[in-house]
Amino acid sequence: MFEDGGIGKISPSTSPTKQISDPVVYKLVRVEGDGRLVPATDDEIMEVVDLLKDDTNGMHIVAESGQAMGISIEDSSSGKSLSELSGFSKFEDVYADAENVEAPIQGTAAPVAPSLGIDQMKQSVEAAECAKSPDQIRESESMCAATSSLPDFSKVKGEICLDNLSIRELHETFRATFGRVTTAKDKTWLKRRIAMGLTNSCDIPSTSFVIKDNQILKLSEEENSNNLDCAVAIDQDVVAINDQHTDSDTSQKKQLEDCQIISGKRLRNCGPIEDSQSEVVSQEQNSVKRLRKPTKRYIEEVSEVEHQERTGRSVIPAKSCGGDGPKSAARPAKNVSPNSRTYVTRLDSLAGLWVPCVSRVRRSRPRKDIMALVGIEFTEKDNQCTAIDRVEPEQNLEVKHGDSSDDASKDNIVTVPTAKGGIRRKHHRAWTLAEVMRLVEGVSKYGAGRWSEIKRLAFASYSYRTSVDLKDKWRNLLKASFAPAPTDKGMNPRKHLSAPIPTQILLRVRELAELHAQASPNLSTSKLVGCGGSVNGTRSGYL
DNA sequence: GTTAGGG
DNA sequence: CCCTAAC
Repeated sequence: MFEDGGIGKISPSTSPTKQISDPVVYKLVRVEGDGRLVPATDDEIMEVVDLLKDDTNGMHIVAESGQAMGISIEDSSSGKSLSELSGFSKFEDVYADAENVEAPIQGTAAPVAPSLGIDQMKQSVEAAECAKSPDQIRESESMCAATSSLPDFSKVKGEICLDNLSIRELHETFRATFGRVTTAKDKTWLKRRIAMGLTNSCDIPSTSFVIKDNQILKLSEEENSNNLDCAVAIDQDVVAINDQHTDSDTSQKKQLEDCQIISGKRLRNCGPIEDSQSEVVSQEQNSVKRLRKPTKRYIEEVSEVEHQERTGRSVIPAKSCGGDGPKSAARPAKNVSPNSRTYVTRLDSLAGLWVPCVSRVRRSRPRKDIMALVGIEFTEKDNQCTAIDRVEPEQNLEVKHGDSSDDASKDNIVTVPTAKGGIRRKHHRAWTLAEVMRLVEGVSKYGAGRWSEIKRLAFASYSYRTSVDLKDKWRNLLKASFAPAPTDKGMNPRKHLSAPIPTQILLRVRELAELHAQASPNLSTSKLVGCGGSVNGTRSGYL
């Protein structure tokens, strides 16, 4: 995956535990807790590759892990300078965030990486520069200037009004504050970060302020959130950022102007001035307070989409499934609900088919749960229900209600009294002739007993028919096929609800049964014959 | 997870 | 169609 990801692999000759002590340059390194630089593991590389591939995606991964920070160092073979490598500045800032944002939270100002680690990093960077052209070295020098020369600490002395500073001055101040350079161009962001660093606090007012003796002095007095949790304010920022991301139609130039004009405001996202920049800003938020997880409703919507895709997939392959695919695809909804039964169906937008809703829920439920649901008292012997068991049916029912909105429970779910006096639910869906024919086809093709295969290959579009259903139906078909031919006379009219299975199909079933009996004579046929009562079939295979 | 068989 | 044992 990372081979075509644009960044190279780590040198194969390096072992993961080996320190950087030779001219070999690790293209991806990780800063250990004690500041050592170790080559990145494959997993970390993968992670970073994702980040580099898609700038808008994956920053939160780093934000959440908060440990493995990638530092990319291009070698001379690609001819790229460090700053050209997309994402480098981003990583630098991510690293800085981990270093500086965590400090106030943990109540310590000590940087994560001690000087030893910085020295080693510098060493490795210098090693990388050995092979670089002079102008590239200059670039690199600016990148690691924080470790090579002292910043101008006068920038952070006395009273500072960050509003009046230019970007360059802000960079200087930033460097004096954090001991490193930044490539961020967002003045508001710089200002806020510097203020956070100087005051060792994340409670930075949204209006103009000056910093004196590491304290914030407000200029305009609308600051009323002093006592508020800073997470609240940041949360608002996140919302603002998200909003602006959605309608970032305006040109970035204009937004840059806006950003500079409204210098006192915490309008922090200045549009895609530089993708990495705005990402850094939101990353900063993430490091303080993570973005809210998707709401339940959102999750439901997502799963709805997933389900539609799944349904589409389960229907479409049926068309390419042998010769009987199109038949099923063209099957109208009426065939699904014969005998004037009403089933809840829904139009699948992908395939244009009516798909029964019942397929979306788990078919069988433990009877215990149902009894718990209905409120039946258990005898002490039967009551194995734990608290969890009691909760579960409610969830199931909830799902079902959501799916089959209206009259779902009327017909396709009937309640059957059980022997214990309880009530259990029972699905019923009459087998259509088409399904029966399909089943017979499947048995003839794949053999009786290979129900899962038949289900998979011939009943892929009938999600409500399980392999057990197929098996049961086949059993009934066998019974019917070896039973005497039905006579309409003595029939109870109530039984006429389901259309009789054509004799031709029953004959076919019998053929197949005998065929199968030949193949494995010790199986069902013998039993079936035994219990079949008056068997008038030819039992040639058995004899 | 699948199948067979009783209910 | 449900349930469960057996595999």
